[in-house]
Amino acid sequence: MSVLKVHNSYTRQKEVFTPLTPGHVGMYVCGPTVSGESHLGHARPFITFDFIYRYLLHLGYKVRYVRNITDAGHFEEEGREAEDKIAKKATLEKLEPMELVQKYTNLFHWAMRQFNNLDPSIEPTATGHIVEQIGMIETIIRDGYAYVVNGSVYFDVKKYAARYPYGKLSGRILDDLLETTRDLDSQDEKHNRQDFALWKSAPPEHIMRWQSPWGEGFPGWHIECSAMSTKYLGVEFDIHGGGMDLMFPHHESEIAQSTICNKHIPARYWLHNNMITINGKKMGKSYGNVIRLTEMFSGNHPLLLQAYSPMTIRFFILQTHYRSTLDFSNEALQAAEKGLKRLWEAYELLQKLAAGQESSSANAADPTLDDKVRRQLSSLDDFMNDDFNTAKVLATLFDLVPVINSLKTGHIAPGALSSATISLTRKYFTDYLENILGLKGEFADEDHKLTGVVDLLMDIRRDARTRKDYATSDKTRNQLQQLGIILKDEKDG
RNA sequence: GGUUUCGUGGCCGAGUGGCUAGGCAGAGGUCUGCAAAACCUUUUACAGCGGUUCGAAUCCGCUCGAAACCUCCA
Repeated sequence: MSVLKVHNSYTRQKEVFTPLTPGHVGMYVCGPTVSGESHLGHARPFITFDFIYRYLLHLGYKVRYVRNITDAGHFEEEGREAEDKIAKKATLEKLEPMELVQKYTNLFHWAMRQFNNLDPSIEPTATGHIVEQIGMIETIIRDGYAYVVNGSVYFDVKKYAARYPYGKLSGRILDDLLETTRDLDSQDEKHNRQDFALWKSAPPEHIMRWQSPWGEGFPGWHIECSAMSTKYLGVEFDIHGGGMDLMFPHHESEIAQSTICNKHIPARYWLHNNMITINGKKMGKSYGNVIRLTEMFSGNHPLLLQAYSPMTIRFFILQTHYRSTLDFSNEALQAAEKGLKRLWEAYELLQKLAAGQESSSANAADPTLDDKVRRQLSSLDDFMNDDFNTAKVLATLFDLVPVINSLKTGHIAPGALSSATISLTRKYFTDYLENILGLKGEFADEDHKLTGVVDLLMDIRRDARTRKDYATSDKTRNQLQQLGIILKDEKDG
């Protein structure tokens, strides 16, 4: 069997994955900023690192998966801005940032459950780790790589770059950055434009603030991830993940901070998922083209022709490699919906074959086919090992759909495949569809409730058909169809 | 302007030197009272121009086009 290889953004190469501690994997993924509602673009990293997490578990690793909640920073409620901050209002009238944080954290967790994402092992919050962040900043100042100005602390990128390879992850060259920065902003407290904030002094209207050695303020945008990853995964860990848009400056800054504090680049493998685009443009607040997840699920958005279920979206994302951009369109989502349905129905059929319908024979009557199926099944591991090529995995599973369906219809004779191969197919489908790709059937609960009623109507229709009363049978079928229940006549009823 | 990446058929998307990717849509057929589903068969590709090679969608160069990052951003 092949070994797992991952594309490491840091080296820009596909590398064999070797964990620092045999049998264990430490993985840190940048989580959401809970100052607003998650949109379709946010779904990508969390689904991507969910199947990566699931696959590592499948390989038998003990994984500590840390995904933070960014709940500190610049918070304001949409449409409710400046006047609120100059606070003369009563406490209950005022914007309470923690209330917003709670609301959007809850929504985020709800969305993650809809997508069937596994919970991370630890989900630390930035506000819960102010002490650790201050500690790191103090270390950086002591080592001379940060300076204090008016209660704010900035990281000295130029000094850092003199000794360490700044810009390696994002392919940036500091000199170029410096040169494009000739326009000296006189009000800027930074010595150089590239310097980034470790701690920001809070102006009076800023509603989130903590005490620090440099006065009241709040942490910079990059230090939280360094502090929390160090605390829970150590000075060096295996995988750091996130969206490609975070490479610079966020991850580059993390590397700089951790290198000073821990004398180590924090992670060995840097994995980045690509963006979801809409009409070729990245989905983002500043582009005004976001479709929120709640809107995706309800279909309530001008750009949406219909609602798309969480599993359709998950499948849509899985159909492309995580490092490629993925363009949203109704057509593509609809195709994903139908494709998933076809795949899932074949999977359910396969489960039913488990109930003993297949005439199991120890030897395959069609060794060529039997062999082909086995080869395809084992190739699934190779594709997943090749930098998590879920697109290939799904294509291979689709190749097996006609085989499964033909076992049912008899196009492939019973016994063509050995019982061992059928069992193996079942095992691989369960492993891959449910455990690794994290897909699930969507209507199980409703089905349960409706089963009795539907059975009754099917009985009536069957009687009508026996009498050749097709008017009644068609009417029954059509009305059921209007309710979204599709009947399929098969030879046996 | 700099950095990085990409340009595949009607749509979405794998594939990195020789072997039908796959899904959706379209066409024909089998089955069925009809329909649907399923199964079988099948049409439309590798931005352009050069180069390397026995052979290139795949490597190299140029041209054109697109995106992400360089400011908070998954």
